[in-house]
Amino acid sequence: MATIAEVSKKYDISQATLRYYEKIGLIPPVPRSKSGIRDYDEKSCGWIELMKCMRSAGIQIEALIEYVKLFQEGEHTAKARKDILVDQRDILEDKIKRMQESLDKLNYKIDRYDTVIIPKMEKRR
Amino acid sequence: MATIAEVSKKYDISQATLRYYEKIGLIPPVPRSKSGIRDYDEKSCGWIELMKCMRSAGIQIEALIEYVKLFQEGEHTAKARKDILVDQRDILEDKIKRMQESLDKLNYKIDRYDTVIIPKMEKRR
DNA sequence: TTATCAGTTAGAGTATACTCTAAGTCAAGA
DNA sequence: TCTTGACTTAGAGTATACTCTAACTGATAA
Repeated sequence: MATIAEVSKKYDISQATLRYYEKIGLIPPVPRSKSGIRDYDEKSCGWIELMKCMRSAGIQIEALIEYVKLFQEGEHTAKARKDILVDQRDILEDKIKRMQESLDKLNYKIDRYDTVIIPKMEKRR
Repeated sequence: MATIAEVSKKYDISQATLRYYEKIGLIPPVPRSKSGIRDYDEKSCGWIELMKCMRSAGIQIEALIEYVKLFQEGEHTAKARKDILVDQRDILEDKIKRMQESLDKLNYKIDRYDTVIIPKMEKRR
């Protein structure tokens, strides 16, 4: 049981973003005190942790919202939920592959600056 | 020497995006025919290829524009250019690491659907 | 010569994902 | 009681990266 301030600090996500995530359904509704103030429990924190991880990997909010929606509809949506995860896994694998290619290209270019371009420039002085 | 239509097709980048990239300086100015029509040469195509790769890895346009700007200022900017590449390489490495973590988490969850959640649900029928 | 078609521009519009603002509520300490 | 400070909401604003629109030009085929 934690306040929005505590959760915001713990996960380094702004309070505005935490409210936004709840509003759009990226996480299920957070329990509230009698006066309407958010009181995050274990489950809510688990969702936040998951979404922080997924979002930091660039997984689209849209797909994650669908996942949460299905989750709240109950057990019988398990297969559909798994399908979403598989789709996103494939997309992510692809992205990582492309990024690895760019990383290789960057490293190649950096090496050329070190071994060719900068030495040549220095010699000319 | 190629038209914008050919280059657009070759790299699967819309003509609008090619013009946009040139306008904001993500690629150096493309040679023009006497009537002002773009006539892409080897160099221009090389820049497009590079930027397609960098952008598909999510490298910020801002940093790439700075790189192109320095490149056009001449040889003496080599060190500054290399610094940009190194910064972006470090950012990219970090991103790949985070994405790999998310990928692992996704695969773990998918496995749980296959081995626990879905079988449990099927048994209950 | 006229229409068609690919090209040109500036600038407005869109999608995604926040981020901020204004106006208000509620509980606790001075 | 008053004020302070953390919380609430709806809705407007922002950043990034395109994407589209309108209006125009210039070369070529009928």
